[in-house]
Amino acid sequence: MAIKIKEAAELAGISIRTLHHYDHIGLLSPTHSTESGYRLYTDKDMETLQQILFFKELGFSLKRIKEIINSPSFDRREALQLHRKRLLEKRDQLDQMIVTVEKTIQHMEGEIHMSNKEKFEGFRFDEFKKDPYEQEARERWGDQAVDESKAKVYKMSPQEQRNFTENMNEIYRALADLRHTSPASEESQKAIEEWYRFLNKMGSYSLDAFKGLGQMYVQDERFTKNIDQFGEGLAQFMCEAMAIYADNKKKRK
Amino acid sequence: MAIKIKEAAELAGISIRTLHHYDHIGLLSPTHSTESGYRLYTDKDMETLQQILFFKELGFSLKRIKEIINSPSFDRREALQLHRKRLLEKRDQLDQMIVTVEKTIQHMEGEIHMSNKEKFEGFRFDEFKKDPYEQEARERWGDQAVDESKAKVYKMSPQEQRNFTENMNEIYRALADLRHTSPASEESQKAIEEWYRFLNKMGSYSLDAFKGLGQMYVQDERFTKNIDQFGEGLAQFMCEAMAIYADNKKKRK
DNA sequence: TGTTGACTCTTACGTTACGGCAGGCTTTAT
DNA sequence: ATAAAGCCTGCCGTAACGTAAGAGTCAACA
Repeated sequence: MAIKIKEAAELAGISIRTLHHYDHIGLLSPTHSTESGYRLYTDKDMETLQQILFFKELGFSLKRIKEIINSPSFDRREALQLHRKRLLEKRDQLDQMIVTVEKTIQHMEGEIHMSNKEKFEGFRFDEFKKDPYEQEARERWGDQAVDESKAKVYKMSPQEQRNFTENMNEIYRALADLRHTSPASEESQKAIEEWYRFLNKMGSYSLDAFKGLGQMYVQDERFTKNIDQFGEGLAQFMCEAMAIYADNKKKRK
Repeated sequence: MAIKIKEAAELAGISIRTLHHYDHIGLLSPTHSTESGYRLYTDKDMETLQQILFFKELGFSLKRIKEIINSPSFDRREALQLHRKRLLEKRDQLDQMIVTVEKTIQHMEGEIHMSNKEKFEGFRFDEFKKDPYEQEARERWGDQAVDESKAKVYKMSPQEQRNFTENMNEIYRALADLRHTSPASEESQKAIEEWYRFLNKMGSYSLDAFKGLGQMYVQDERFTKNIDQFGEGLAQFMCEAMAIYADNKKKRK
């Protein structure tokens, strides 16, 4: 009933070295072994291993897992709650880092990359300022989001505004190149994610709002026209890609 | 013009050992040193150190930082873009882990912690099902969010439903205890964050929607009544705390 | 001038979760 | 019997330092 180390490793999908390691630190020592010292893993050992791997997936350290496995009196719930807190903190840190990186990129682009514009003149920034759709946007996304978004725009320096436009256009161009491919493809979805993140720099868009925005691209021909300047059919393509993106993201949560 | 290691460390807010380490790995070797071997850091060294610490904050490895610092031809922009991608991936992983942990906690609570209920009978789950506010919710949050939320509820097993109610009540109780303190305090904000995360398990609430929901607690007396069962003034308190939470979160993004 | 105390130096082990050898048995297959 | 496959126990390397240990240096005070 007992299997040797290679089989155990293959069953669990880990390396032999890892099993050696777990034995070494006393996390999982197989119950039996041959006279010659070969490790023999029983079914029970394998069950324990599954437990270990489960907690490992949750990001627990081997030390903590050892505590959890070895003492049945150990409060798993409390451990999980605490662990959750730590994960949330880590995520906040990561979010902070991402924002800073993005800001740095924008800053660098502002100082270096300001020559080859004017290629795509449509959808310029000034039009965004005297936004004819403002009233409608207010109704759809709420006053606060709109005000917030506008405040950010007005606070930008001319340099920043140029960057903003350029960034936006770059995304449109990338999407235009993809508009004859599948909106569900990995590549399309990555491009759409860029767009989602770009919008979220301005205000806060929920996934639902994002999806709704995409529908507006098709329903309101003022939008359609503007967007299709970058390539015919782009609005339709974006609408589909945005819906798919929003649905997928929500499923995963 | 040159300073010794202790002063350099204090200026930069790092440890002496860290500077030793950076010297050791060739990341930052001070330009001068005394005959007796004391390291002497010039202003230029300190500038370089600032650069190093900046990239470190962004989560770059010292190895990468060394490449960036040492070769001016190194493409910083590309490095930043790549780094950003990695951070996004990490964040997705973390999100996954958080969801799994939360699911595990719920599952465990279902198996163990199902005795001491009935203490707080108000706001039961059945009422949530034949939700009298559904129509209103549809108008406010959009059809999709509502349908999604309801679908999740119906899919739950009875056991899960009980858990759901209990979790919700637990959060209300915690908030009720705090309702006479400041809604902006760290403690209150943590409790409100729990509430935000709880709601986001059901559907997807943007921060604006969250804030709006808080206002509804006060404006619509049907909500106010239900919530105040847990303690008078709780609805008002939650409304304030939710607004503060939403505003703070958005500032940080 | 001797001594004390603050400061500095190098060396080196500890941390996390293994990967990747090397050198040497044991088992299995031909 | 002999080769091939499988197994064993070390031991070094990784990232970014923390934490001593043992020893030399510098400035000030008696």
